[in-house]
Amino acid sequence: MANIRHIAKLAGVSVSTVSRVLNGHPYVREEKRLAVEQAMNSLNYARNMNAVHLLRGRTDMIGVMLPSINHPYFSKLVEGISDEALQAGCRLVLCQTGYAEEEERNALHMVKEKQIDGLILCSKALGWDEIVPYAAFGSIVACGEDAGGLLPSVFIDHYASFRAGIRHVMSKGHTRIGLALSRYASHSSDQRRQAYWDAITEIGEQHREDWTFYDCYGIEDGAQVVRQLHGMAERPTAMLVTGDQVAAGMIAEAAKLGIRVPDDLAILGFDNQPIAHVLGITTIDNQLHEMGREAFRMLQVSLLGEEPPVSRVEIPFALVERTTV
Amino acid sequence: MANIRHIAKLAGVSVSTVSRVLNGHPYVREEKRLAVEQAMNSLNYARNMNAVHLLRGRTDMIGVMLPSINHPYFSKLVEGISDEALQAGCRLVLCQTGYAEEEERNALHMVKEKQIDGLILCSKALGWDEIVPYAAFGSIVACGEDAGGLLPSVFIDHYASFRAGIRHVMSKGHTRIGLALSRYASHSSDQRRQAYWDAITEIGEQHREDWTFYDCYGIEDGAQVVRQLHGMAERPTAMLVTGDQVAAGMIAEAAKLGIRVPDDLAILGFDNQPIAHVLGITTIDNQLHEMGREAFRMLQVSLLGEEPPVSRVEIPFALVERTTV
DNA sequence: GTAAATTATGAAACGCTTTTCATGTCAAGC
DNA sequence: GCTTGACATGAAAAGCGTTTCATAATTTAC
Repeated sequence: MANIRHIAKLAGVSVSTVSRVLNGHPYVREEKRLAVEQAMNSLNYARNMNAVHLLRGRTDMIGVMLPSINHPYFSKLVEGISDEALQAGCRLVLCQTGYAEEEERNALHMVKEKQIDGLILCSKALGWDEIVPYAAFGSIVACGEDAGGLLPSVFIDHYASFRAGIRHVMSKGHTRIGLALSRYASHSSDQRRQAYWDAITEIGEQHREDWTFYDCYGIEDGAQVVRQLHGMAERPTAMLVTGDQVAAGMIAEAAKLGIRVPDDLAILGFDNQPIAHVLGITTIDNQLHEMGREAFRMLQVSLLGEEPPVSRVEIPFALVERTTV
Repeated sequence: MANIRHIAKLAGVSVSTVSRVLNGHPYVREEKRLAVEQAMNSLNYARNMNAVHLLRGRTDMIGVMLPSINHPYFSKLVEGISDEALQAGCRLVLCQTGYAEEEERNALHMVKEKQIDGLILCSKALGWDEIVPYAAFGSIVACGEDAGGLLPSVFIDHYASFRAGIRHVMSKGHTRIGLALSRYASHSSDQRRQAYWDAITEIGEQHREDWTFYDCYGIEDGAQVVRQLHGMAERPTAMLVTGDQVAAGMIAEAAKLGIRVPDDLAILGFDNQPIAHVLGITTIDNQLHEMGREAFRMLQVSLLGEEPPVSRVEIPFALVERTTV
């Protein structure tokens, strides 16, 4: 493999000159520039970026931590991040963790080891206390959840969005309301539970633990929820469902079981994914694409160094009324 | 930032010894090992992987080239690749190209510049002639399409799968059949067109250019197709649709327009995505997850060097009969 | 015509770790 | 008591491009 020294020798110049040509610096005589370019061509030269990275102390790559890329929530988010990164000449390294803490640590370690300049956390299992120290080695930003002033964050106010969702559901006359959430132990689930409890309490109802389902991510999980509901003596008349995929699964299963949506069971989804569009699911749009873009922008300013008091950007949400509530 | 020399000095040993500790080599006296470990802790040391990469000439990262991650076809594929990569201790660098040739070249360039050890091509616009030379600098494997012996490939026999699809559609009595494809100029579209033409010719029908739609990727594209069909005097009674997202869009739009599926219009999807499950779309399962895994495995053996005569693995497909044909 | 400013170029240092080679110590074996 | 082999350790080179510093060659300015 040709290196810069080979080129220098072949072109009859010093490595400095080759480097200057490589980087488009001025102060290289046309005649030498040509000689260098010719040498590079004839040896089919490409510089070794690892040397550049070592020298610069920067790789122009950032990591994206998420449990799984094969979920529309995350792939939409990543697309947003990627779009913005592309413009900045920055590459994305996928860190699929499946919420395994060791994998999350590995991803964080990459910034300490300078493999990546920063990391965007799309969802995580680790506590902030274990994450924050890594911010000393690169920029780490939270995306989709507020890191509470510990790290720059782009997020949705899950409490408010859930309240808005419940308000809408209640406006249709529902008082018996259930929930399908993702992980039990996550900040967003906390907020959502709280919003649910507060709203339910306000109308003088009891919140029902048996109407609260966890670990709902995909279509199959939604189907499972409906099956369980079907077997209950007392059932909710409406469900708030985090993720349109899950809502879609519920709708499909409901159809099989002869449960009419929204008459027997109203369903409110979240994220406004394409599937919600097709199935006419009433949902809350979280502008995931924009959130991803903003996360990257935030990381970028954080990379520049002089950080102001840890920025926090809230992405607005919007109810998209269709036919399932 | 602490480096290995600082550690050596603080621990009172040579850098060689520190390196040995770092890499778990034997032949380090317990006492020195402890001193080194203590020094590393107190300086909060982590090695600079860029130096390691430079030295090794390898980064344990590979690129994944695709037009957009926000499409279930690709995110499923990437998940498969990622699962296998994780086991091999290899990271994935996302190369979203949007089919822009310059972006594709950039991705290829990364392997020449040793930023990545290899590249998996999930879909591309560039011709093989421009791609193949880069295989000299790292492993490049084609995933989803056969590179015709030029590169290791994992692929589906699109001709056969389309023939199987058409056979199924015809078995339900359809003779007036249309097509919704993705890019006009792609190997898979060529194969599919050919399968369609051959099948249509066999039953003595004419293939209809006006029933062939291109650039169909998402739900909205499917809706568009149905709208166009709706305005036609002569319509097909069945459509073969590459991608369940597109099929889903068609079904949703058909419902709006009062077109009954499958009675007025039969729809056969491809890929067996979750959305096909929910909507009961008859589809052809291409085992994308497995295809991704196989692609990585292939890249890995190719990385080992002694390549046998360019491996080619065909992934079998299977008809999943549901309710839309 | 000379001082000052530009333009050009190369040597050497730097960034950081791994690996090879040489050297040295110590215990086992005969 | 001396040779082997195993165990330990450090110096130095290698991997490769960028940048600083010093020097040299030209121009420009007055």
